[in-house]
Amino acid sequence: MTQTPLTNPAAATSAGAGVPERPVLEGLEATWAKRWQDEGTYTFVRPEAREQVFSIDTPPPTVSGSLHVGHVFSYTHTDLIARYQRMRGKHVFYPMGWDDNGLPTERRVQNYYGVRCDPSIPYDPDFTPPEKPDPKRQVSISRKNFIELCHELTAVDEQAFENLWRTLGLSVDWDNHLYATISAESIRVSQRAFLRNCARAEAYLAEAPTVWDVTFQTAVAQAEQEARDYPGHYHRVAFHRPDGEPVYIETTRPELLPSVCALIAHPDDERYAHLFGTTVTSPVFGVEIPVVAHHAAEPDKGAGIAMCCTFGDATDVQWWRELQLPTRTVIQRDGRLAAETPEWLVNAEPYAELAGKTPFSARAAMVELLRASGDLDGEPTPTSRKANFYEKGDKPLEIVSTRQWYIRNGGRDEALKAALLARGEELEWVPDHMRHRYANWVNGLNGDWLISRQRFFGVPFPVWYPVDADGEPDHSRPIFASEDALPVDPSSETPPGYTAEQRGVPGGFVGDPDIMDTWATSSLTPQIACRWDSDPELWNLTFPMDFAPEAHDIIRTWVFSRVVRAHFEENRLPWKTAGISGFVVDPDRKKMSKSKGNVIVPTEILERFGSDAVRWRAAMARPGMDSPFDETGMKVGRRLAMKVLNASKFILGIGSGSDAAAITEPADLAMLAALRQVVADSTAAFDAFDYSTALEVTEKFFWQFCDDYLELVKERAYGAAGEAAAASAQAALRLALDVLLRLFAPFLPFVTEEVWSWWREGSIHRSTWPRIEELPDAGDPALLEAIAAALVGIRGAKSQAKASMKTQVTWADFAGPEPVLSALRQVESDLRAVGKIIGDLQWTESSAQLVVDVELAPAE
RNA sequence: GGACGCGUAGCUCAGUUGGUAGAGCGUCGGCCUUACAAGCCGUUGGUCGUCGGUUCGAGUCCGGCCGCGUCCACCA
Repeated sequence: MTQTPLTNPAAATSAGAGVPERPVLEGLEATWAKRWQDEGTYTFVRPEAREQVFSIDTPPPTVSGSLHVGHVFSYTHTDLIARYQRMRGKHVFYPMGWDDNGLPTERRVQNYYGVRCDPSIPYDPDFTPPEKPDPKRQVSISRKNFIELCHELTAVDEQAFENLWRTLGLSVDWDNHLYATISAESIRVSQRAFLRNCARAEAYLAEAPTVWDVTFQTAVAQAEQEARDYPGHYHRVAFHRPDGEPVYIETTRPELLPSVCALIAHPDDERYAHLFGTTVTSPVFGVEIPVVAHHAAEPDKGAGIAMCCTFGDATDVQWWRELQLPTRTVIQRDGRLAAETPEWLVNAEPYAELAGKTPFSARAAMVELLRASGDLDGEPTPTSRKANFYEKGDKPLEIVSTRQWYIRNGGRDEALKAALLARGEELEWVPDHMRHRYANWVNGLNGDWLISRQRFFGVPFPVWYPVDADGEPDHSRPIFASEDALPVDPSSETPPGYTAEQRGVPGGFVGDPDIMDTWATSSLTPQIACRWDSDPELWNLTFPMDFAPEAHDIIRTWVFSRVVRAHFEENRLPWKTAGISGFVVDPDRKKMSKSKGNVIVPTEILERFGSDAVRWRAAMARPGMDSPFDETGMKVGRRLAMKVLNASKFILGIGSGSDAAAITEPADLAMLAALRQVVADSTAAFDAFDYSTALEVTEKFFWQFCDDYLELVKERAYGAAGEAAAASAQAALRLALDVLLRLFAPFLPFVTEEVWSWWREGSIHRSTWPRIEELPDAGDPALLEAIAAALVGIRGAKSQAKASMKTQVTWADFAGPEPVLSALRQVESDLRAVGKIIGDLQWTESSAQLVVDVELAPAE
């Protein structure tokens, strides 16, 4: 292997543009984003050894959504780390991905074009979407047409996202390491990992009660559910013992009465002890059901005795499973009650009132039936309960029995759960306390990870099923695709050993109709980005990755799912460190959300304040900390960027002396010694992923550098104290600027690159991070403090006298401790220059802090 | 109900092993000082949520409360 240069050989920014008359921030983003693109500034060049690489598992944003300020902040946090590592000499592997598969994209396509997918319709090659989409009357189109529109729209969305990220200055390797979760490569990786999970029995197919969204008509995973307040009513309903004696239960879902299969109370509940082992009949339908005891019944809830239906909630599923109750499903996949009358109903006629209705209408009808039969005790009383919703849905989730693919995640296996919890402990978290969220989630899992979705735009399962002599698919004998045939689409391709004509016929086969949930693929972003199955050299250089940045809301989804997949496939963590960003919240500390209408559009913010300013503000939000949106912060960042521009212009315009050996003046050496400490502090902070502190120490120094040191040496630098003294100042200024620009470069990539181009070769972002060895250590940092105190004294006196700072001082007395005074005597001529002291100086030793007494010349 | 985090100046936040409270923004008062008026100088402002404990000494350590936030659980 040949020696690999650290910098991309193609990267050669032309220098010598010179210092402009009046530097401005406007336009820097466009200029430099283009230059970086043209010159491949951020191209990943493969080194020889893994240790030379810093690899980042960038979160692939959902392109069907919109980016908000929170994204801008958290992606900036990642870029700060990337730029720092690059300057430290690492070959930074910084890919970008687009999460474009799955339901979110389908939903956007449906709304954007006014269409819906109907797999039964044939492909229309000439289809064009309606000019004005009508959300009420969506046009039905074929699966293939639908998927074409998905690809069409995601391409547009992805370009907009890329433009925004380039404007923000993300140092991503766009040309070589951009991936999409729906690409053929991603599908191949996803299918391959799935097949291996199947081979090791980590994935399996099962028919089971499944949490189901009736709007999208698909199964939903635990991680995609959220509890919301949902208004309802308690209905007190009578069941009857054989002697006619009523047994009252309370329910919020009377429409499920046709599904009831048992009444259940706690074994210790004396109120119902005498009923255990007996039967009651259900109201209206007259079905005989048992009364049984189970510890999951809660005596203080409702009436203390519950009706178990298949299925009203997760407890029903538990009872049904553990007590081996019959399955009496009435809720269908579309959320409506079955049109046919269930055969187990003894009194069947009343069911006609419910057949085919939504739960909402069926509930009202059921209440009427109960009223008529006299089994409703009192009136329904309003209650607000929590119901689980699909996070993108607006109807409560139902539970229906369906056949689905699962990946084990420890939710039903204590040993696996313990192993995955141990992975969470093994991982380095920034900030550290975020590890609790991971553990909290894993400990709360109550089932395996459901990955199949009854949708269209996504990764198909590489699976077929044999069709038996009766024409029924045999799900117990899935036919798996071979790895070398991937990616595969079982709906158009044929399993090994079959011909296309055998599709769907007895003795033939059918393809698995489902797709994988998007998380089943994005759980493999390390495998996709590092090209697990196609580029062993890259894989070995980049995996396991160094850094996984994300916001804290996806610890339960993305972080966990990637740990699961890497645990199974590699028996190790997918990355060393997880860095968690907080949210940008609105000024009232509420989460921003579209529904609240408090979302800030990032393009406008970037336009108004400039990317460097927004990045500065983002960098002030420490890892894991939520940060309220405030324009003031952006203004402060912009001020800093302006200051860098102006101070640089000044320093570079003052002379060209840059001989480090010429730096001999005490003030110059003191300033550089202090800067040494800044370099050390900033570096240590960055190494701990604490970008905020890295910025803070640099910025604090920089402002003092501008306001005190620059003022102090200004006249000397111009030559007022002779050539040697001027050369010392000029060289110190240039050296300091050189270091400061590099310290700021990760935060303010545009303005630092602009200034760098005035006098340096190449891109600052390909230069090396400052080392303390670059700076002389002969100076005394305490001198800088003494100077600052002296300046406060002199300036304070002038300010108090409401005099201009250029007012001359005819006499000055410095009173303070001896070390301070002797320090100041070293820079007497600089002090005289900055203070316009023309008269006598007096030094008075005292034990107190420095006090400066001055006499001002009368105003002219 | 459980877990985690946070209560420090009007606002946003620092405060590393316990040793006299800090910054930025804001307020107020000044200054056209030839890099910058989108600048500069100065000034104001806090019984560190609360009660108790440990200690010579607590913003910092321990415990109890109160408030805020996030996630999870709670669907009869």
